[in-house]
Amino acid sequence: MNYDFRKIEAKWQEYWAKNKTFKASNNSDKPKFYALSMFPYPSGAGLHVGHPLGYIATDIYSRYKRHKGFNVLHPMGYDSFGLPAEQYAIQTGQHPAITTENNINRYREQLDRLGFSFDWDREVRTSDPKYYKWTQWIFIQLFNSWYNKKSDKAEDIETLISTFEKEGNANVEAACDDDTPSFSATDWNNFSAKTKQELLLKYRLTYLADTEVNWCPALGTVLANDEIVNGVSERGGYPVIRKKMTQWSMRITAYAQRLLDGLDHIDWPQPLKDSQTNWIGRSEGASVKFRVMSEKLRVDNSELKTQNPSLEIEVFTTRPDTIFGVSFMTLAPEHDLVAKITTPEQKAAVEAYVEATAKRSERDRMADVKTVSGVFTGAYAEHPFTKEPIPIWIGDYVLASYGTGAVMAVPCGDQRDYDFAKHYNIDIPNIFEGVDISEEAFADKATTIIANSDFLNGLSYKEATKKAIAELEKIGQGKGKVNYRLRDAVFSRQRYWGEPFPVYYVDGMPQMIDVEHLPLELPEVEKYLPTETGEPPLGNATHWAWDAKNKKVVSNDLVTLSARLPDGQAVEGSDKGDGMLNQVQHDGIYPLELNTMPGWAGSSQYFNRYMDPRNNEAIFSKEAIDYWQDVDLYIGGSEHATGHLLYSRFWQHFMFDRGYVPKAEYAQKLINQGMITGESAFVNRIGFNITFEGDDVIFKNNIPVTSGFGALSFLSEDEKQSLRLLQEKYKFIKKHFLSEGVIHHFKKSNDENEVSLEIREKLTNFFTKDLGKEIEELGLKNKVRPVFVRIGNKYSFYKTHALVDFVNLKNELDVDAFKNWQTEYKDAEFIGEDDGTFKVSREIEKMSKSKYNVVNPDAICEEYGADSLRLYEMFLGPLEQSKPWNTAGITGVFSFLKKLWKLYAPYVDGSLSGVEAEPTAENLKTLHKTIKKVEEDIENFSFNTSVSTFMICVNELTAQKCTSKSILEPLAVLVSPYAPHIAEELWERLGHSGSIAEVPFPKFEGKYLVESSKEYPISFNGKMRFKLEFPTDMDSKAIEAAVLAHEKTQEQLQGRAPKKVIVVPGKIVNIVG
RNA sequence: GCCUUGGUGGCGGAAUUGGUAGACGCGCUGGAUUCAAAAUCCAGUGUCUUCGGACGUGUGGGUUCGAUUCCCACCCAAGGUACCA
Repeated sequence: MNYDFRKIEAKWQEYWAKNKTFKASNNSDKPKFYALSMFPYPSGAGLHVGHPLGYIATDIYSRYKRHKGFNVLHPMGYDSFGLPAEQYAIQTGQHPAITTENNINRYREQLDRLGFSFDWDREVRTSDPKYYKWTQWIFIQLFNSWYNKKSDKAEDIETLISTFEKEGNANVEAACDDDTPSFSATDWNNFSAKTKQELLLKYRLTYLADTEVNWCPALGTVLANDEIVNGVSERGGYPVIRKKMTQWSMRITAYAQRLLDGLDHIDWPQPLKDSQTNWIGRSEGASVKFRVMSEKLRVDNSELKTQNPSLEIEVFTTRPDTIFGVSFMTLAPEHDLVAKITTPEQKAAVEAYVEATAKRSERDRMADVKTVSGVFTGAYAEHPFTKEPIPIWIGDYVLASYGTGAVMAVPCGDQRDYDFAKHYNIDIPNIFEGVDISEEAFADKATTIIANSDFLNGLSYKEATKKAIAELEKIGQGKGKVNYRLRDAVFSRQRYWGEPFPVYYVDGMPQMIDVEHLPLELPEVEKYLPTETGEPPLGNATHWAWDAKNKKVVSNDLVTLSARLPDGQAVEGSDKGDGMLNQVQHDGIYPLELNTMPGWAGSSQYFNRYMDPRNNEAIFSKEAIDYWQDVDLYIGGSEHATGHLLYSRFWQHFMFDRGYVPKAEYAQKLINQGMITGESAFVNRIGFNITFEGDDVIFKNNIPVTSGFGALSFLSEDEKQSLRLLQEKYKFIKKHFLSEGVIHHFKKSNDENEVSLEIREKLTNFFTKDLGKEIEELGLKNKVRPVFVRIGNKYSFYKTHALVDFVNLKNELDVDAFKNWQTEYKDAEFIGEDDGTFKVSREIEKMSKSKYNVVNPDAICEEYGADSLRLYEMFLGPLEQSKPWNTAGITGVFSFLKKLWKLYAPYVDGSLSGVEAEPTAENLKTLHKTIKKVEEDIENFSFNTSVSTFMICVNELTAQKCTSKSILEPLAVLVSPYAPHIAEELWERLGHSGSIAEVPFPKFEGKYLVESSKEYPISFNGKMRFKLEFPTDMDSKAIEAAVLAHEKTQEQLQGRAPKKVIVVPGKIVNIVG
């Protein structure tokens, strides 16, 4: 009986679903294990073979843990809010909810075919109101919390209010806005309700702030940094301006230190930890203020004279110990002060430099360390201690976005400052004892002894730093500071398809909707674009106002006059036109927030929601969170390193502080699965231009290399114009593709040679067909002849993606399929190989629909089955590494499964006659070797090697003709996490009823592996030359004697006396000589 | 530039604490079976070779009886990035 994977897989998938085999219970005597894969965004393209890689790994581990006696939670869901559905909605008008639903159904179908042990009863969707109710709930908790630096945790905002009432904010140490004023208890108690709200916003963990965004007026939307190219929008090339917008922010900076410290307690990949560490970017040092020397300022700068007699430049430095080495300052060209301090003489140069800098990208400025550039502003700052003037420069090596956007330059201690000073002939004072700085800067803190520095002389880096900070504090021009690169996270998005904020505005001040009225559901809108007045898409909703009395969403028309959104906008229908709306009548009805939450909102607590996903009373019950605690194993892509994985840790810390969860870190172990890359196929064109003989063509070695269009003087203007049109039409050889072998000739010979001449002839023949015909139609057949001209002095190649499905294993293209694929290729022509085939070139790229290199798992399941696909994905290589997909290789694991099936033949077809065979010592050795290796592999997440182990095991048992049930039964369990369908089927055929899922994992017994002899490799100077077999209990001395006495040894030594003999018992013998 | 990861046959990869380099699979070659193909089975398959053997894990050094593995310097590729003061 053959291995009918289609039947078997359908049968068991149905069985698992019907019997809820993988349903996890929230109470059990078994130890718990929570295995989680990052949930996907359900895109319209469906799953490709790269997606399930991590899911398969998590599934194998989950199934293994079930065999090991754990109560396993292995859920799956969808991160279903997101931009693609919204963009599709903008294009087609279809509601994103519908698109999303369709995509989810498709994903579910695909996932079901792969035989995962998900507990589907716990599925969550971030766009489901029942789910985002709790995302809104967390937002409210954050709003109602502040960060107390004394207790080093988040606390209820009420504790802050009561402190304010008693003693004002003088003794409060909190994470808050920089511009928070100080006030007494009396002040506080006399403040208006609105002022109180404004002040509290400066402390809340989520707060409204004016944030600069990239606003594109033409598109009416905010753009991400990577949507902007050279200052204009990537789409359409419209101008982009920096615009302040009132947006919600998350005070993640309050947690900077704890997020950093927490990394020491979790088993996450080091590169990921590094990337979070760098993102948080902690540096210790001092903030120092330098006064700008006013007498050097522009005399007619009235603003400075009147308002800013003591203009200051604040810098952050990690080396306050080197303060006496400062010989200039550098401001970022974008720095606010630049325009104010620049002297008239320097104005032109500075402005030109600022303009030039604006055109460079930050990446560009950052990567280019070789060119030194900058301009002197003409202004001077005053050294805080020596009172000496310090020239102020601007330079693009200083970035405005970090620290204060200004640097105190210490050329003797910093290489960049050093290079800058050398380049512009600025003084380089040496403040290090016994160090030569004539060639380069000296940046070694460990061996630093400060000199020429007044009160710092003779001190080490540490001592001097401490002392310098103390002195700066004394004169009020600086203080010790820990600087973080991490910024508070903007939490507002001007989009439709996201969580609505549970927020309405009374007189511009945000109010939270009470939890019992959640969820606040997304309103329906006519169109998903921003409004004409530039409001987010929710501004299109007609029913988007909050009736605070009746606690429901009502029509915008009812909004009171005094109700304002925070940036002063009134909601549509409020006081437009005559302004006669009746305020009294509509009292208590307020505009709702028009922004929605960002993509990471829904994914920041989903792992906890899975613990109790149907709970409508709480985000999860206490029992559920107390039982499951945290995620034991989390598998997902490394691209989420600083997005999802940092923000979710922040929320978890917050939830921990407020006592909702028992663990501050939610995932003990995390693994980044590597990407599966695709092998793209390219058809190639070569870049020729055409011109016409009689034209001023220059020939070089018989090949035309340049073209013009001036010498066809014998033609009329009309005829010339027609030829120009033809030239344009045939520009490059657009529809003429060259096989890889043909291209290869050109690539090999960028200079002229006979090969390319021959091919050129071929090309000409192609053209004369089409082009010749057109020339004939113009009546110019006898006047001109087309000539092909190389562009520039090298051949240029153009490649176009071809759908990989059209290419066979020998890289041969199905030309007809390609022609029918897209209309533009319909009449394309192909210059093939000598044997008539047409070959494509191949390149490894990220698997993506746009690169036409995706491989669909459905097709693989259809042809080889899910078990083959699962095994093959694991067999490809180490889980964490990226590796190319090659469908051809799957036959290896497929035939393994067939061999496995055959091994069980006596049980499968019931042909076993007589008494069942006892296992032989050989059988047992093979089995236990396999148990040991597979168990170790799973524990180490080395799934690729266990597939090899299975193959070896089946090869050996087949050779041994093993039919023993006591071997085949445990083998089925071993295989079951990897290839669950076939394992279930074999288990049943072995005579068991019920699922194999919870059968105990076989126990390894070392006694079956004990050997009586060992084949020793005998090496000479480390090179293995031959092998000799000795009993395992033979001692080193005896082995040495036996080896030396052996004739092969003598042969190797050729009469030399061995200098040394190393015998490692059980391992190796090495003879030196 | 910096950070991270990686570099082993034609390809994916294996080698667990420094101990037989290339397991396992693909591909390829030859053979069996077949009218033929697919499928299946058997044998071979790192390179060079004077058929004794020699060489071989990105390059160059080093440590060691012994290095894919440890150390130093460098080259290349991929991903990330913030010249972070």
